[in-house]
Amino acid sequence: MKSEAIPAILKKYKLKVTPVRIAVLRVLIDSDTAMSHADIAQLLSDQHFDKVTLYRTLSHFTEKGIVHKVATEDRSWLYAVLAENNADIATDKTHAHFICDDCDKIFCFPIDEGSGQSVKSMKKGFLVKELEIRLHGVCPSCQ
Amino acid sequence: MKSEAIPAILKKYKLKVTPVRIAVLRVLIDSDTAMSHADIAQLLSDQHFDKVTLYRTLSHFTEKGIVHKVATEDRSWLYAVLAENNADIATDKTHAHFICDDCDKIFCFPIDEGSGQSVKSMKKGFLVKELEIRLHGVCPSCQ
DNA sequence: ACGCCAAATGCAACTTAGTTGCAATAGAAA
DNA sequence: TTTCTATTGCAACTAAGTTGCATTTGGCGT
Ligand SMILES: [Mn+2]
Ligand SMILES: [Mn+2]
Ligand SMILES: [Zn+2]
Ligand SMILES: [Zn+2]
Repeated sequence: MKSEAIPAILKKYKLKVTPVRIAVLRVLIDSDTAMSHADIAQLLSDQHFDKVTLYRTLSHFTEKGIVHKVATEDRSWLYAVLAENNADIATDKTHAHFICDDCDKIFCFPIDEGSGQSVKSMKKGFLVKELEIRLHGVCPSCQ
Repeated sequence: MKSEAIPAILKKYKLKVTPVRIAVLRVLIDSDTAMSHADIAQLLSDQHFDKVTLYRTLSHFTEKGIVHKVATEDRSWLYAVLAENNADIATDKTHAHFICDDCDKIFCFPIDEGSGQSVKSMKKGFLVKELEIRLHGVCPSCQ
């Protein structure tokens, strides 16, 4: 992704263009997996952004729909950009998360519309609005 | 469920029969939704069990497979008995979780074997071992 | 029934991801 | 350039869950 594209995304979502936002969004766009606050802080440690600023940046991105977050098994959050902000990563409103039980990385996958439908109409009286599929297993790098 | 059945379940899983274990397992079996540590502590507050003991009880139950736990959106765990320990609640290794966005309750549902299969074989190179489906929406009581 | 011992319990201190309040700073619109 | 509001940095805080350790107890062998 061209570096001038990142300020353009921030402007599109009515967010002020600041150094921390540019840096965090670039990191997320360049990653092929979902990332934690700690992952991002580690990668950007030379720029010594405050941890609270990073948390708030991730919250803003999530509220605006630039990224989405996934709860992990160890009580933390992972963040990944949504498809429209990175053509390389295929994500969508309804998609699957593959969780590698070896390296704990989480990958976002698209799923075809139909595959969720059978599940959605399963139980009478429950109004289903969104569907998330979680796959546990071993990722390619860990096999 | 008959009250003498609970010690029998504990014995079946090679756990010593203690007051806290009987109480916690009864609460979980009687519940129609998954419960948090705080939920359980609240219900058993008159018996003033230590909070660490409750945490360890839930860990033991999970390790033995009497219950399973589900990560919530707010960094906590919910616990629910597995099917074999309560015929009234239908759960299985592969099943769905319905999360009510109003009351935050989580319900366990069985899913038919087939519905997951299409998803499992989706991405080349990823070895899928387990499947969890999460449905977000509104439960019957909240509509 | 009695004694033994590993397992279970209670308590205090600790860990850690994430939050809150507030004063100082800096985008960006005018 | 000025102004105003959103953003940032820092310190203190919250809350779920964990760890260490001394005390107690369930269940087994006798
Ligand atoms: Mn995703
Ligand atoms: Mn379940
Ligand atoms: Zn892996
Ligand atoms: Zn509800």
